[in-house]
Amino acid sequence: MARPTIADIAERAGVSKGAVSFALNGRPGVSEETRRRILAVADEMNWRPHRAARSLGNSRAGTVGLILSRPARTLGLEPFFGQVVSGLQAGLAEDGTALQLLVVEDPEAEMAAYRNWTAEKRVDGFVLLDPLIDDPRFPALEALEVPVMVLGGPLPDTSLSYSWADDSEAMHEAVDYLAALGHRHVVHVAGMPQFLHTRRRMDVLTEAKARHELAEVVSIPTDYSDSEGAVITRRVLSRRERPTAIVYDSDVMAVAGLGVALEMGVRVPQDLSILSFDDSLLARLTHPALTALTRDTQGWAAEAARELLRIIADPTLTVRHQSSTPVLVPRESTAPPAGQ
Amino acid sequence: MARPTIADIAERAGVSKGAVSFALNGRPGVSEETRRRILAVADEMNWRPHRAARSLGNSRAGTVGLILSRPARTLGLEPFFGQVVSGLQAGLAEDGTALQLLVVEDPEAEMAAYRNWTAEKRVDGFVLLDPLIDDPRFPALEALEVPVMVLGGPLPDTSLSYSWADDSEAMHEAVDYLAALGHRHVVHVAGMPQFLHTRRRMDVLTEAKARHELAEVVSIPTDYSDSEGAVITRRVLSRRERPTAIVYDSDVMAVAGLGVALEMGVRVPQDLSILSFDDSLLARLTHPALTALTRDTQGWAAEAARELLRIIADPTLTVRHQSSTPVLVPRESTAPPAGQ
DNA sequence: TGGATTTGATAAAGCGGTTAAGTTCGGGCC
DNA sequence: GGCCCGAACTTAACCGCTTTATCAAATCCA
Repeated sequence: MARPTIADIAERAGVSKGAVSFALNGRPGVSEETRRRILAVADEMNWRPHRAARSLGNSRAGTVGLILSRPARTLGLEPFFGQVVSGLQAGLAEDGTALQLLVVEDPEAEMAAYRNWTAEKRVDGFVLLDPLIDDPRFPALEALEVPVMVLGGPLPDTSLSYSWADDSEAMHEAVDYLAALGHRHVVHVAGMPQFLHTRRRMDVLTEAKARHELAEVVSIPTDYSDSEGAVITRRVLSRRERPTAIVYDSDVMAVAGLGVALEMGVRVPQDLSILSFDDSLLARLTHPALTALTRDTQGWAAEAARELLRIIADPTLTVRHQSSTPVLVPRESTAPPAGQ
Repeated sequence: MARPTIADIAERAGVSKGAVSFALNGRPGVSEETRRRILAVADEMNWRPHRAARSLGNSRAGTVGLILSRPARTLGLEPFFGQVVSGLQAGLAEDGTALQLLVVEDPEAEMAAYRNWTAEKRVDGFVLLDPLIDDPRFPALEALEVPVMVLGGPLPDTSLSYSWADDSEAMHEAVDYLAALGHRHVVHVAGMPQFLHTRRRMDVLTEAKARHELAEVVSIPTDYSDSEGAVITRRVLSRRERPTAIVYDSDVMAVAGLGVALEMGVRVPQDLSILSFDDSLLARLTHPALTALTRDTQGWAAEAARELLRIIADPTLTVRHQSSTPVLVPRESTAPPAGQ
């Protein structure tokens, strides 16, 4: 038997298509008795609404888009993405809304995808990752007048909604901790400098130098790759006056850095403390296990997804949501510096 | 200005809606000159087809589904998923087809999702991962008469299409290599026993025992988690007669196992060789770097996606596609056993 | 009792495309 | 010149569901 349509149900129940639609969508216009009868028939025929037909009618796609312009291979590497995706999923699923994922090569393709998907009414809104300083995506999306939820922030000059975790506060915690252990020479192997959160973390570090009277504090931007993480680590560990602690902006780089330390005979944590700004299985699998700033990425994404659904329901809404601040989890990779 | 429709284009170009549709879809029925004029107008008005409208017309959703029933957190851990997702993406994108991803808690929910998405015409087909022995999904999907591409195989008793890599051959290569190095006591920390490929790998091992006259060969099934990988490793390394080599079915388990070895003072590769059946950044980041069976997961997934598109275009098709066999990449974690 | 409301349902018009079935018209053929 | 044919378009139905306008019957109120 072919897919049943509301026309089939209407015929079988002896009512009109309209009545069936009212009944199935729980809106007034049919008596309780008729509604029950229609629902029974629909259930019996195993009816499901046709997605496209419904979209065409009420102009809701029932889908939100997530477009990533990092190189495709990164997807498999950074545990972060998987967490975000499954979190969004969970948040959207409550509503029957689906997540559509696209991985593109460059920012231009990303922008084109926003335009196309919006024009095609393929999605009802977007989730944005990794906000940049002066992010060109923001004005473009504002112009498209499409619901958007940015994961990250706070964003000063935009009408877009965002959900952020307090990176600055977390970085404070990390630096305070290292300072308390007695570290005075700290290197920060940062992420991409155009990322807003990278900038924020770097700022905290600069400020911390004065506050804690540290001898040396440097932030070195990278592309997040394990290889750059390794190269930078090798470089700073080769200097005459080497740092006693390194903070990495991602677990992948932290693990790569740990490898370099081992390779160079630098003992962790005796000679060098390592702290990762990202937590994941990766950070726990190494030896020594990495001290890390941990957070509930999945929960964060789920919450953001729910907010996005609210915005889609009422596009006049602007949401500024703050999720919990990352928490420092001390493990085996940090200790007081040797001289202490 | 609101979204332009083909009716707007038709009016502006002074032709009928039908003519516009013909022109835009590159099908006969309009002269070259008219076609050009229509395309120019469409372009000028910045027209894009409405996704839902198109689907409703030609009954194609323009989307394929990937439903995973592993626990959500696994998504972020196994690099494999990211690779598969971006590979599928790439393969589908050529056609403008989107990938819809769903992460569910259990196999029941997975089956329900197949039924619902098919009934809602939400997708044109599905990609299946991790085929099981006597997989209940196969008959269910056959009954739904929906295009399916299974990543894995070969599958003996099904009409579904699949794309497989020769795991047996790869496992042969791994065992031959270890035997050639002089190992006689080999433990295989396997994946979930209900997975078809787990079974296949285990079979090869059993057979290899006789072929190479190995003293001991055991496969121990696990749930793929790092913790089980660690537990099993601890157990086998605690035995009176410990193995000189361990083959892990995933890189996550291999890394966890390596950790246990270090923790127990078992030197790798001097006292123990470690070989991972999965390759990824993870395997390369550790020290020593792990010898692994590597393959182009992304390419494999992309190829499978293309085949799925062919099946969607012609549902009578059944595809049996074989991708390249995983290749052994020797790194630092394997060596002849100490006694040699 | 009769007009005004309310209730429960129907019919029909979209939504934005695709497509089968016409309609015109110019040209080739006998 | 009449006939037929294919090319180039147009018309209109249709995909499955939503929604508005309409309507008949029941209910209410004075």
